Amino acid sequence: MPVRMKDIARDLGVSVVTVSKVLRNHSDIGDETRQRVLKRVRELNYQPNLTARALVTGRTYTVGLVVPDLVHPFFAEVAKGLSSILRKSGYSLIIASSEEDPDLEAQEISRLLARRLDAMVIASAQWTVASFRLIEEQKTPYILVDRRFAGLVANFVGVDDELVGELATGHLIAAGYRRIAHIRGPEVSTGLGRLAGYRRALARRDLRAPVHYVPEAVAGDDESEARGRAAMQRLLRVDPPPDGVFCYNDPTAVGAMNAILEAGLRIPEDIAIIGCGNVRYGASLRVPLSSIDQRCTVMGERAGKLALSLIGAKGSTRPKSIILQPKLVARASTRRNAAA
Amino acid sequence: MPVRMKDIARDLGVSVVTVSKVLRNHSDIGDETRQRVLKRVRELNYQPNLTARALVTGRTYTVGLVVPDLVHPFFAEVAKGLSSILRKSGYSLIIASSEEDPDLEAQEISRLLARRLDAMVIASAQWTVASFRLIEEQKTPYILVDRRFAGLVANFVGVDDELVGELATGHLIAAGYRRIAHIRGPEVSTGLGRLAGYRRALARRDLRAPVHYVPEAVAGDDESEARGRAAMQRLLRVDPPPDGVFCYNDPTAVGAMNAILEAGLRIPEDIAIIGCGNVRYGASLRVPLSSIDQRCTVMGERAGKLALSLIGAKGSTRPKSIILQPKLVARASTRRNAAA
DNA sequence: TTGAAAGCGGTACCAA
DNA sequence: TTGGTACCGCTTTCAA
Repeated sequence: MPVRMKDIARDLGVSVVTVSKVLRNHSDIGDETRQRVLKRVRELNYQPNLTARALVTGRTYTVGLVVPDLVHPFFAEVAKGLSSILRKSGYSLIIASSEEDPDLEAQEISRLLARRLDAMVIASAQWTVASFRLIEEQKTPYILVDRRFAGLVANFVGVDDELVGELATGHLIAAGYRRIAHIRGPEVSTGLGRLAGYRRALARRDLRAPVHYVPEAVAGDDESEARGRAAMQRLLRVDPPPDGVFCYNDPTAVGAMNAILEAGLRIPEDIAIIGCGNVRYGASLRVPLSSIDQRCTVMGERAGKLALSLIGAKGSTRPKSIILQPKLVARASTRRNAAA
Repeated sequence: MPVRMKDIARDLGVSVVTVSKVLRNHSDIGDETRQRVLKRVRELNYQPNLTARALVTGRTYTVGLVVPDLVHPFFAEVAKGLSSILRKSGYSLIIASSEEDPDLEAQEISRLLARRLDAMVIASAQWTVASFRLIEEQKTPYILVDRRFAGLVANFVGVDDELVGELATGHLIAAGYRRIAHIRGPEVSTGLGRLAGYRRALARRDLRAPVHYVPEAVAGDDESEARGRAAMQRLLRVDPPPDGVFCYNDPTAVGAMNAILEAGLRIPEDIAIIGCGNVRYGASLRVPLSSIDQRCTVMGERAGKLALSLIGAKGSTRPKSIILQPKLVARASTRRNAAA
């Protein structure tokens, strides 16, 4: 039903090839012909069928993004940054959410593969690299964001998670807190890196964390607030309880914060809280939340630029790592007033 | 470079047609042949090229979603609901963000049109219906979500915005507030509807709002918090200032809340605040925020189901409106303790 | 049960 | 400068 090149060609008495060339600004078309074609194109609101074009050129002008949770502000910001870059080059973004489920993610990846995307950007919730081998087989360029894999040499855009952990923990120490706990994330690069940074910061100041000081809050999904709350409740029962807590991410920190306030304790006088991600409403929370900014929008933008360059590159290029520097954002939740 | 049917056919000494039929579970293929084909398909990790398939079937198995702002939790939730429904039927979701810019939106819509999507879901930031006429021309089924247009008969999924305004305002009145202001949104169906509901609720109780009680905060984007704050600052200078404020949406309410607290006033003792949207962290804000739940995830799900049914339908069907019932969620920001 | 031929809407190449 | 022809990877139709 939509208009085709053939229709325009017939109307004008020229060939389909001529129309095609005009639309792609080929130089070797007479000016008069060109004008006639353009006029008719406008009259009919003609839109070239990108599906057909993709079939012959092998380029779909589409990039895929796979995230664990679309509503998590962190991934939403990444998506925004990515899409803003891609749009400028005529690319569209196809988004799949894995809901933090590795199997679902694998399934979505193979569905996207069938669409012959020009590139894929993945914040993975998986534990194995099988999906990535599949992508490599198809020669689709892909970029990991946020989370990376030990055994996988791949393009990557993210922060230095160990530094994240160090910054957060170091900040608590500098603010005078000593019994510092860490509500840790899942055993992926982000969770492990932040945990390592936490340990390193403590070690550097000769502080130790009792084993109960590192409860786990499984990551990033809808329920991370609930999990943060539960983890904090466990911490409050430890003797002595911590006086400062570094949380894996902001949603977890929000949950932990609520648990503390519900227990009748004060933030930051009794317990300080710092999160990670610096999400949009962090400054408006019950106690404005200190956090480590991961520059998520920039992360998306850099991933977008990298994707475009990979698509443009002829052969396979050496995988590139872009590591952004995290930044401390101190707010009231760690601001102990002269106490300590 | 990826495996094609032709490769499998050649390897097995059968025709491409046979392979194609096996993959689509056609009944008229011998069992032995079928098994051989499936085996080879597995061995090679064959993925049918959906681009090619789309060209001949006219079905892309892709739905487009256009939103003003991906990071706005409201639209993120809609996207999530939509994608969860589509995934189950093998559809993918292509997302475009208009950044609240009508021109950008029009441009994105026409780009999506070129991709021959099976359906589109749009939360529009436009003022005119030109884009929708274009979509209709191409016979692509489309659904408006959240915002609708006066002069446009189209499929729609959203809430009853007038009821939203009435619920919010009525709740403030019932809680004992009398000088009720409304920080209004843009002049689109949502903003106008909520404003009308606000007026109607006041009228019903014989209350009137001075003209200065209805400042505008332009909607939904990154800056709505800043705009909410600015609008609230204006309200604080009115004499007498309002004692209750119904805000167009939650981000605006967060801004207003911050302005009130910064001015040294208390919520809800001096001024009550109610928003709309019931976003994820509303309960964890400086003062837990009362809001009107718009059931955004459900909105996305219903839009998804409607999209699938439109795609399945043969001819054009009569446009359908799905109106969800908004629900009051009362929290501390409107809970005046025995006062009034 | 199987497959040859045509064609979906474009683009690439080369000859006119 | 213009256009004929082949073909991208798959499905559809119809004959064998």
